[in-house]
Amino acid sequence: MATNKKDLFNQKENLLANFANAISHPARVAILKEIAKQESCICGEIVSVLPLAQSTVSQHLKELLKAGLITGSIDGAKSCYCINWKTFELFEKQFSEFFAKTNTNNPKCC
Amino acid sequence: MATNKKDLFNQKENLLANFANAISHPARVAILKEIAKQESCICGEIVSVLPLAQSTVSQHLKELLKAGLITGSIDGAKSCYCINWKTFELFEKQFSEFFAKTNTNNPKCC
DNA sequence: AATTTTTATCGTATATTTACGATATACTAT
DNA sequence: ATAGTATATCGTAAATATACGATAAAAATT
Repeated sequence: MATNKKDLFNQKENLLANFANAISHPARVAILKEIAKQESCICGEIVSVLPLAQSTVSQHLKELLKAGLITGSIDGAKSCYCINWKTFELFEKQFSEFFAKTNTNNPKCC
Repeated sequence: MATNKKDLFNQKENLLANFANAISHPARVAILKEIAKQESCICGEIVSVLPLAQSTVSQHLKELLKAGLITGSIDGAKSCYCINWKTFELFEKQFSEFFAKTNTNNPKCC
């Protein structure tokens, strides 16, 4: 009964929702923070900082990659992740563009 | 096995994740857009604009209320919803504060 | 008073997410 | 070559999210 209805919404709505979804879990916010702090980050460092199993962290990293918020590269046996600032700029732009233009601060009610 | 680990992250991370979660579905983005466009909005109007059942829209509205992104008031038999701009300002602040301060655009790798 | 309208909630089915351990694979060090 | 490290993926269990119809409750209309 719960079939996916996301296709029935327009592209802009889905784009914003997808970006938001990527940071909708504190673990992923924490991962981004850790990567941003160091400018780049080895997977193992992220795992050691988070209170989650290695496989779980790997799963979260995969989601951030899918959303384009980070990039990853193999460095020998290790994996290195960086923030993809380009995508973040797009995210922030979508976010502020969407809400700023209608913020009249003049509600009729509520 | 999948017990909730969200409490193990700090308050700021959870706050941002919760806001993001509220707009992580295109239906909720569409609802916010509709409310913002009219400055205020009767529930029935939102339902008639979205490709979802009334009960489903009501559920999404409840989530937006929970996150504090909208306010609601009863107007006779109808319900009126407005954007809670105060919360949105906080959301936007958390978002940009969090990422802007570390955006050096100078990645070591990737 | 009876009917209709409006909306929230309940019950429920299905889909997705989150989490972990186990394992596979590829690199590194001995 | 062998053993150890690092990490992605697989399988799976549990939790949460999404969607709908049915129903309840309150207001509006007839």
